[in-house]
Amino acid sequence: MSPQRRFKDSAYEQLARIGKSLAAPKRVELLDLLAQGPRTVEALAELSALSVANTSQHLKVLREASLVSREKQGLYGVYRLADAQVSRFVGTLRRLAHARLPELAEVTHAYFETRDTIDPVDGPELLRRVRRGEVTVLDVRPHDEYLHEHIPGARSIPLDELRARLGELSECQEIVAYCRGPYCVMAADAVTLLRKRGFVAHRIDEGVSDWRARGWRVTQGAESA
Amino acid sequence: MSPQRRFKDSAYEQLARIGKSLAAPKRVELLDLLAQGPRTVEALAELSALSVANTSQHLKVLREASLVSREKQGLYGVYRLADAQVSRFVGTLRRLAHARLPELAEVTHAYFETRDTIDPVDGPELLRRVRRGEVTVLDVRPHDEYLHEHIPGARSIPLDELRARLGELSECQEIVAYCRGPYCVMAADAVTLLRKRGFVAHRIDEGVSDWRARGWRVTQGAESA
DNA sequence: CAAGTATTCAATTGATTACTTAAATAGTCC
DNA sequence: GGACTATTTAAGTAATCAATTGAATACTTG
Repeated sequence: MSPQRRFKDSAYEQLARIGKSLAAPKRVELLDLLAQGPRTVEALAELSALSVANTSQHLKVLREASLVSREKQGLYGVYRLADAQVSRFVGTLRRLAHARLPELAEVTHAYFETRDTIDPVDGPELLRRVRRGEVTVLDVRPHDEYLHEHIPGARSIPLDELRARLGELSECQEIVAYCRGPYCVMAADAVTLLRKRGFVAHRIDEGVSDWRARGWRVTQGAESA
Repeated sequence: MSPQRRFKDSAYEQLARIGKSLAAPKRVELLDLLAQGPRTVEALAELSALSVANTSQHLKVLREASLVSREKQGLYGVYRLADAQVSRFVGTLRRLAHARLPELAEVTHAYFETRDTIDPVDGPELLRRVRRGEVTVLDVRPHDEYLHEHIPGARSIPLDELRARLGELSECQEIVAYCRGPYCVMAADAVTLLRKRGFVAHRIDEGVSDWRARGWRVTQGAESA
């Protein structure tokens, strides 16, 4: 075998390491979850409906492909995406899949069809409308994910607190809800609830990492008044 | 199992179809080759050092993931990338792998180390220098790949004709050679040969699809004088 | 140091995968 | 129609993979 061939084989073998990481549906889901912020193994197992041991194994694969990193914090191992480039890459994968695989469009359409339609997001325009007081942007993810990173000016009301905290929302303002991304159903559930209670509510189907990937600013930590 | 869970599972299963396509090194190589232009199965088998039957099977996988399309031309089946988005995606994969996997950088460095260093490309600047007559951009790929798509103003001299056609090149001009991409060695071989003959020669390690992905213009067909 | 907890590891299972060889299709050209 | 060609399919094999189970590791807290 020629040295050239050997070189090519080893180069493409490296590329395929990343490919292999994305070859298992659950691993892609784990990457999507980690795009919301750092998580322990147990939390990831819970969120992805995997056993803890199995989650640990998938994370090992991702770690060996350098897509995630682990930080030992005492008893816990906290995993996070190795790099913002990784979440951008997963976004690229998702857009390619949506463009090329009609089945994916069908699946998402079938699930959300009866509930709402989503409009393409224009970030700067949305922020202007927030500043003018026309719109409330609502982050319905768990609060810690909001703290990790959120759309500027968004309010945090986790989905499971929404019913109890409806009073905090003004009925005069349109509400735009978002959650983890297009395969997360929390924002859609929120919109359903809000509409039932008389609000004008819409959904953004993109998550914070998509927002960031579009080059729009995100806020970390709490909202400074 | 909840309908939510079922939805997520089927959505991520679709994403993983693309992932699985990239899980075999040879399939990534095939995509890279197809980024140079349409190819028959036999040609791809030759270029990727696979058996014809095996190549056909890999192509079937890629076709089922909608990454490539096939057009039957009489006796031949001609494969091509389904979409420019696909080659952009492979480029993204490559950049991610280079950023995250030190092994890949090592492998490429080890192979090219003794031969040349590559400078980052500034397309517009390169084209200006071509227009001023300071530089010749040399496309050393097979002529049909040049015809499919090439860097504007580039001259086509396939690597295996280069030795015989050195007379066509002016010794007063710097030569910048390119080929299929960073894992293709033709440009490096060309530079080695040219330097031995007294030329000032450099290499671009990106291919035409990377050039296009950067938003720079490419030329299809022959160069119009 | 003992009990408890979060995570990883090891061994096993059944399923999938890449590749080979050989046969089957489907088209071309005399 | 028969020989030839390019490609696909089928069958078989060895290797790899995802998931399960149960044990092992490593850290914390009393």
